[in-house]
Amino acid sequence: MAGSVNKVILIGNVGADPEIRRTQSGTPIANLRIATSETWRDRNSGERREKTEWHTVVVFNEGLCKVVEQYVKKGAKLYIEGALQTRKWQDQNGNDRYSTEIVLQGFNSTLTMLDGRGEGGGAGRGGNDFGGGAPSYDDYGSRPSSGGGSSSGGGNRSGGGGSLSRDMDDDIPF
Amino acid sequence: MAGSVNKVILIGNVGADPEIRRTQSGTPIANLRIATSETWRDRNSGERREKTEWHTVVVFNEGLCKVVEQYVKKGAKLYIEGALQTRKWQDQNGNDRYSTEIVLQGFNSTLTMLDGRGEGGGAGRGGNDFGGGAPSYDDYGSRPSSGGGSSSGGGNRSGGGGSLSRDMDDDIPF
Amino acid sequence: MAGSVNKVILIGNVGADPEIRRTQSGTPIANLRIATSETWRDRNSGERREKTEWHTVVVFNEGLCKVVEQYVKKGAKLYIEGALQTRKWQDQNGNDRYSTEIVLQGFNSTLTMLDGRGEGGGAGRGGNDFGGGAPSYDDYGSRPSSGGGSSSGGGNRSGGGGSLSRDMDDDIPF
Amino acid sequence: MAGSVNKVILIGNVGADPEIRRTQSGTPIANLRIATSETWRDRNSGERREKTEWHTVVVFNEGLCKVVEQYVKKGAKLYIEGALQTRKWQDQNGNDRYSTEIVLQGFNSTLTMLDGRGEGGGAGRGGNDFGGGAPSYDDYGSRPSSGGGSSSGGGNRSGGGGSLSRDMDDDIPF
DNA sequence: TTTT
DNA sequence: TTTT
Repeated sequence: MAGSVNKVILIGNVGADPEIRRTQSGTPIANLRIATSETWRDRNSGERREKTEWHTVVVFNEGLCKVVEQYVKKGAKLYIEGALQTRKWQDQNGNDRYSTEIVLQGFNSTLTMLDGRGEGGGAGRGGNDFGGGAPSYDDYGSRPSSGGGSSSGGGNRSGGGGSLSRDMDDDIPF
Repeated sequence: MAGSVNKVILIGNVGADPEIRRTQSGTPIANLRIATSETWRDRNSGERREKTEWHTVVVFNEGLCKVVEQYVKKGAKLYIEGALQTRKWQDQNGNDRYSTEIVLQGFNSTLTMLDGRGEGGGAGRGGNDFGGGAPSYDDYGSRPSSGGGSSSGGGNRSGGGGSLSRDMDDDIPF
Repeated sequence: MAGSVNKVILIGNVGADPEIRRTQSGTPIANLRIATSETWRDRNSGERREKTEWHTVVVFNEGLCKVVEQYVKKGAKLYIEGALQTRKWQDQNGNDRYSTEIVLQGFNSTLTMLDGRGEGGGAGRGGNDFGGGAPSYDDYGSRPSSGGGSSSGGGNRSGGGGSLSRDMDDDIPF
Repeated sequence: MAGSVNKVILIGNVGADPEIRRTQSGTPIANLRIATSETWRDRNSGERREKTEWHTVVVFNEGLCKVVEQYVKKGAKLYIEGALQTRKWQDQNGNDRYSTEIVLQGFNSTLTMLDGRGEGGGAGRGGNDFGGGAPSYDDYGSRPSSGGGSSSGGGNRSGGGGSLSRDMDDDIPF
């Protein structure tokens, strides 16, 4: 169907260290459980209430998997952007079952760590090549900035090393 | 958990006329099935492929339910903004089962029809009080615009008829 | 226009302590400057690059203003959900000028602090009634949870204290 | 800054036929003006009000530019996902001026037509290779579906033609 | 003017 | 300058 959007945005905390599986061909797939929660004050009692929602996130993208493998630990706060997918499977009695997951794959998937180094630190967080900050990985290798100036590298990530330059000179805004 | 976001954005088509149930107290609840779909060209074969995803949307909000009841028919294209919720239930064998739905309730929920009148028309689409256009309903009665000028009515929907005026005069941007 | 969406989602850091103005009627309006930034590795040189974008956020909603006033300080990391608005004004020479801002007002506006108490602490961060966590405020007073169980309070915030109960019993999913 | 998000989502109508410029190297850049609008009922007068917001969208991505060039005409309804960018420039008096635009470039940019062929039709809309539907283009050539089954093609768009298969067998959800 |  |  043309004109379709399927997008999930989550900010929440990872409930357990991620599981990384590998396909027969060696491609990694990461599974995360993420909790979001909302609090509100009960209109009648005035009490503070909280409701936690658990989400299953499946990371197919290899680059994102590496980030998950290296940096994401139980308790980490993440920004996730993916798509909903409901998978059909059979339980041991042969009954159809369905599971809905947030899939990070291909374009428009993002995973960003929101709590820079810290909150427990420990192994697996340090010694990265991200320069010490909280890693943020997007789906396509290097991420060129906008066309301010005459930066090379453009949106055409699928091609080789195309050049994109934006001529500011002839920009007459509005 | 403070600092949590749980948001789903869908644009898709309604698979069947909505079901409207009512709670014992008479509150309506609408159920929708919405299809999103992505198409791509297979890298190897070059064939065009399509994958459709079906989503269950539950509308708790009364105002949105009315819109659904009156205007949303099979085939309608909708913009939906809601939250993910996984519900636990027991099947007839007493086994735990889980269903994940997109819930439209309270703040930050939206349902907008993207195909103005048309595509089949028929009863139930005309004769509305929306002035003939595709209805868009947001969660909170009237929806005041921004404070440009000295419009009354503001964001303080919870209160009565508070006044919000934005003094443009002292706005020195940047 | 029916079927319209205008939404901005930002996660970034506050560049300076917020400014709070008040309208003649006393309604507070908060101004924030928020930085987002993206980093990438230059395709040619391999160098790490960074580009920072500054955003002006205007908070009309009273509840959100209070949160800003009490908790948001320079350096805070925020999640913001609002709408784009371009304002026309005249400079001292009488020339038309335009400024684009992210407006938080009414429904579908959110501001959430992503760095719970801490990271410097200091006055203005402690002593809140949020129970020690990072405050998150949404546009409409109390925020009822979903209809799990028979919680009272529903999406009908515009009305009084309507009741919303979801009967789980008759939920046959899928 | 690690942990940053800059995202704009618009659904609106194109105000005029797009302008396509080309850089010296021939790369196309498309400019669009998109209108979003919100309607509400005035709390005091009860009158129906409408406020239209105009957005400038700049499409750097080559693939998206082609879609714009071929299919987007005045009046078209679009879904746009991009990032905010404020550009500094000098007016004829040498004064600094700023313009904020929604930039579609690189990852996480999307442009989807929401009104399938039609509404005027004519040249430029028909005869496409999209199979007759409203074209939707995402930033990176072919767009592989999720790993249901053993579909080839995966998220690893940065590599060559890697294979991604998801073994359903060992998927024990929840 | 933030953050890494 | 769109759309309803």
